[in-house]
Amino acid sequence: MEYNHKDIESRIHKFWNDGDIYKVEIDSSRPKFYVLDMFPYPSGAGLHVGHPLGYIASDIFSRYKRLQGFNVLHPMGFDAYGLPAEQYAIQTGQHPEVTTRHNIERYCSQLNNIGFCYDWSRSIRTCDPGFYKWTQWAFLKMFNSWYDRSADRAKPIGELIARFEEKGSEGINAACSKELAFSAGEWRAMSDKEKSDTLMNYRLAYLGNSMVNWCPKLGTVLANDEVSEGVSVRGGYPVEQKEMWQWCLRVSAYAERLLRGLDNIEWSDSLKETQRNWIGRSEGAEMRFKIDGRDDLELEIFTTRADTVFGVTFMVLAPESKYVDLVTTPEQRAAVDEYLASIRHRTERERMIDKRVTGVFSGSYAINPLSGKKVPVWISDYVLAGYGTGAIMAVPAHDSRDYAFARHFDLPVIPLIEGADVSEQCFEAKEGRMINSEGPTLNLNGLTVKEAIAAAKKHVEESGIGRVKVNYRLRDAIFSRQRYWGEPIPICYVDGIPTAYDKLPLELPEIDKYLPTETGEPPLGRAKNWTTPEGFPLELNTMPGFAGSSAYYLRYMDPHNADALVSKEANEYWRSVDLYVGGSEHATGHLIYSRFWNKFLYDYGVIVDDEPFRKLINQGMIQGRSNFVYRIKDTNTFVSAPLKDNYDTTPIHVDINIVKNDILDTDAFRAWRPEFADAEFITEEGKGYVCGYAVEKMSKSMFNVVNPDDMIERYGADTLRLYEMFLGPIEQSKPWDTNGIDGVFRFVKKLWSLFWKGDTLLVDDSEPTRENLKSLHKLIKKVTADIEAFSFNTSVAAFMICVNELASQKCRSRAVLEELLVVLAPFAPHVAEELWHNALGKEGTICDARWPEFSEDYLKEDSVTMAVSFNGKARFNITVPAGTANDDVQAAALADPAAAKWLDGKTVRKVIVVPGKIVNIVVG
RNA sequence: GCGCAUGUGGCGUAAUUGGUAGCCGCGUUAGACUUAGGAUCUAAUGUCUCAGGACGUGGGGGUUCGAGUCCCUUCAUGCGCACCA
Repeated sequence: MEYNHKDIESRIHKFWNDGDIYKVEIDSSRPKFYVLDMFPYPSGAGLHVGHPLGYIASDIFSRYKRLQGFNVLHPMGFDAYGLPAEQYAIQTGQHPEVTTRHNIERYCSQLNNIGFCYDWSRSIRTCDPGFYKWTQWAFLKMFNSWYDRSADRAKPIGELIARFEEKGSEGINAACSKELAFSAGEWRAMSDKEKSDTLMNYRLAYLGNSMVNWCPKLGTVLANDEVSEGVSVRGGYPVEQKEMWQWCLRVSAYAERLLRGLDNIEWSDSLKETQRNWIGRSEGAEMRFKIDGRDDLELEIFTTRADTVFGVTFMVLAPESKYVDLVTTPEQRAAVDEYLASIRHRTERERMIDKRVTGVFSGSYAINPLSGKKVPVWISDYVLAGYGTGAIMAVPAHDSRDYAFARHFDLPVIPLIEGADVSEQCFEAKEGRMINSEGPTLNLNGLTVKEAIAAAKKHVEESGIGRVKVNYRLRDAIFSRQRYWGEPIPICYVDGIPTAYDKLPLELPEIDKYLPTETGEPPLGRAKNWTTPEGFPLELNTMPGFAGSSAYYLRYMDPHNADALVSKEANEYWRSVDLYVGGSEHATGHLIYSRFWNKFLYDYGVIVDDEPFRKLINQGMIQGRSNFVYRIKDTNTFVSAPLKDNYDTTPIHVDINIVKNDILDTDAFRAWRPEFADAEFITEEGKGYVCGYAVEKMSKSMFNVVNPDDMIERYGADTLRLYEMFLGPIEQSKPWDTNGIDGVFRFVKKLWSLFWKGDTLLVDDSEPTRENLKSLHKLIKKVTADIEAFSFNTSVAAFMICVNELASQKCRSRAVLEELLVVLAPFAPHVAEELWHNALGKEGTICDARWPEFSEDYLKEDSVTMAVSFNGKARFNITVPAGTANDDVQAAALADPAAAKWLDGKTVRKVIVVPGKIVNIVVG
């Protein structure tokens, strides 16, 4: 029998399917293991060879765990809502559901070709009403919740209402948009609308009026993680800041828990660091500064450097700050208005790029609460409205931005740290001793910066001029999108009051066109009868992309449950994801939202683990490797890469399918496109045309896309799987290069020929030799350790070595080959399964075999070879029987003839023997 | 600017975690075979070399009998955050 991957793979796929080999059920007699891939958005382009990298790794791990006796949950589904299908619908009128279904079918077939062990019966799609019912359900649960900071958990909004009824806002420590204070009487006197507005201030899913990222080109708002450098991540369209009423999730309430949770999960340091940055915790103090001559008005500011308060020489307000109007004096009104107008037309992007110092004096003065000094209040856009209180105390001596502002407007600079020279630049280091820091109630002089920060914070709190405060950069997530292809938000408006609509699922209605209405309402405004049965209008916005992906891992545990997101039983068995594999581009999006969503459900006891993903592996991106030809300008003559610098050339992308090892198939090139039909080539004497190459994103336009289907057609799925792993460490990004795949293909064929020579079966029941067992157990040891460490590239190398050794040993032993196949099965499941049946005559599937234990006995050496060095230089080897005592090793080394040369005329000072490793002889 | 990674042959990478740097594969070179292939096999392949060796893990310094690995410093690349007070 020849190795014929096509026959084998189609037969094995049928065998797996017919036998429901990968169906998983709760089985309390076995330990569980949950391996999850980040589910894909099914794009129209299909999978390229880079996409399955992480899937292959997780599949290997799943199969390995199963062989070890774990009950492994390894599902796959589709993140089906998204912009591309909707953009396509706008252009063609094709319903996004149709596009999405087609794309999913294509994805499924491509994934199945690779031979993953998914339990497809548990598959989910975020656009199925049976799935998004639970997305909507969670949203309503958030709508009906507030965050009690004292208990540090979410609680039903009903409890908050009951407390308002009883005592008003007194004693409530809640996460909220703004601090409110009212009595029980005031609460009771409120109208329904006023009560609704008040509660919005506390709900975890709330309608808020805030500055949002508005993308006019996409016609929707975007979350912070969907915007990068002032343009949309999808499409790269400009994004503006705009104040709009939007549904938001109070993610900020969970900032501290999201931060702390990172300490208990196995994620890479860089990813944790990215999340820590994104959450952006800073400890400081909020302080109030009185405005001179205005008893009714205080500025509240946030600072992390309370110790520098004696160096405040001015105050600055963000242009959007609510204080601006209040502090502007009549004399300054015109100047302030002019300034506000001048910055209003500047976009966020322009403000980021152009860091000109601008600002205007408000006319008012604030009084430093510690020194009593009067300082001017300015307005400038270098202060952000969205962070802290939108107002700062400026300490130019020790903050570079304040320093630049002070120099530009010629404001005083007071150094506060001994020896700091602030004549040319500010002094930002947090070291040294304080000077100039004495006021009527507090003296910081002589303290170190660290001591001063602590002392100042303590004083601020005790004297009542402010309080210690922790601020986070993490913003609440904007949760509405003015788009069609997303989950409807289950809210209706009863007399204008947003009210939960709890007949779920609230299904996405049909509309005639996937565009905003003529009156500028979102596409759902086109839906007929988009009201509750009672006639109340339903919300027109839909949910963002991250909604459906925030709890999908829970649904796989119990995907067909109509009564709950996940049953108690299923959740208590599967708990949370033990291994999650996916790209690091989700660090500040999906991976934050999921953790938030999970913690919220945890607060209500819906689930039992407070972190969704115990261990996370970020697979690297596989880039394309593009090839270029070099056309001499204004000709149809192409010059080989080594010679191109002698000519004035233009590089042109060339289809990598007509290039092999960077050598161009010139005939194929002429046939590729009509304009190249009469192309001429200049090459080095006697050599082919050499193409240049570059590592770029894999994309059609660069002609560098490699389709896994083509690879499987030519080499088989096992070779593709092995090769993707062989490419390098899983976390690293690397270019795809089809050239190397032949080596792996050769290995698979070599493996096959261990079992078959033509139609002759080579396997027999002979006793394994010691050599056979040593080769095998070396492999088992290596691969077991590698899989645990997620180091698959070195495993593939180990397979190659083992198969080479067994081949040269002419190993025929069934016992050895059987274990070899089991170890190989996670990597190359088709060929392993095939040989398991047809060469070894085994019943059932290799997936149910037992992972072999390795035995150190077989790995022991009879003798040990050690390197001997003199003063760490120049070496020779000595070989001694295993287990030789150190003194005997020394003696053997010193008696070796090669040692004589080095010892001649010198004395031995020291001999170092490390058992089994090396000997160094120090001579002098 | 702050933070996190990563620097090893022509290329992808490996190194039992401080013990003979370059495993495995690609590519290249030479040879064998031939049903002339995108096939298979064998051998060589870090650099220099006066053929004894010398030099080699981005650069410089240090610890050590011994450093790719640990420490200091510096350079380069990638990623994240960034007028966050």
